[in-house]
Amino acid sequence: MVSEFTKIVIDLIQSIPKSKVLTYGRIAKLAGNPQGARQVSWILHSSTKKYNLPWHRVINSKGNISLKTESEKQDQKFLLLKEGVKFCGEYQIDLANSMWNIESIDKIKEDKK
DNA sequence: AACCTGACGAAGA
DNA sequence: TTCTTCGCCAGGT
Repeated sequence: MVSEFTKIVIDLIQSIPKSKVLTYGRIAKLAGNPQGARQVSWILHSSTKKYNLPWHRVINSKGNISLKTESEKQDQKFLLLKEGVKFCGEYQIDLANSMWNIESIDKIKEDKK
C-alpha cells in the first residue's frame, strides 16, 4: 500500500525537468506534508531503483548535495554538471539559477486522477 | 512487538 | 548565528 503522499512525491520527482533541481522540503510541501521532508529521503532511497527516478535532482534546502560518501556526492555532482546545473561551491548548487520553479502541482495531481 | 534510523527542515533556545 | 529538538512515518533490527 503506497500512501497518497508517496505517490505525489514520486510523480513530482519524475516531473523535474532536466537541469533543474528541487529540495526535499519543497517536494514534501508540494506533496501536502510541509514537515515531511524526511519521508522524501526514504522514498527516494527505497524507490529510486523501482521507478528509475532522477534522484540526483533532489537536494537539501541549502542547495547542497547531502550524501554520506564522497564518491556518491561526486556521482551526483557529475550527473548534475552534465545536465548544465551550475555549482557555486564544492557541492553547493546555485539554487537561484537551478531551482525548479514549479507552478502547477495541481496539474500533476489532476493527471493522476 | 518495541526501538532505532534516516540522502531533511523549521522553529525554538 | 550555531545547536538542539521535534515532526514526519516506513523499514530494518
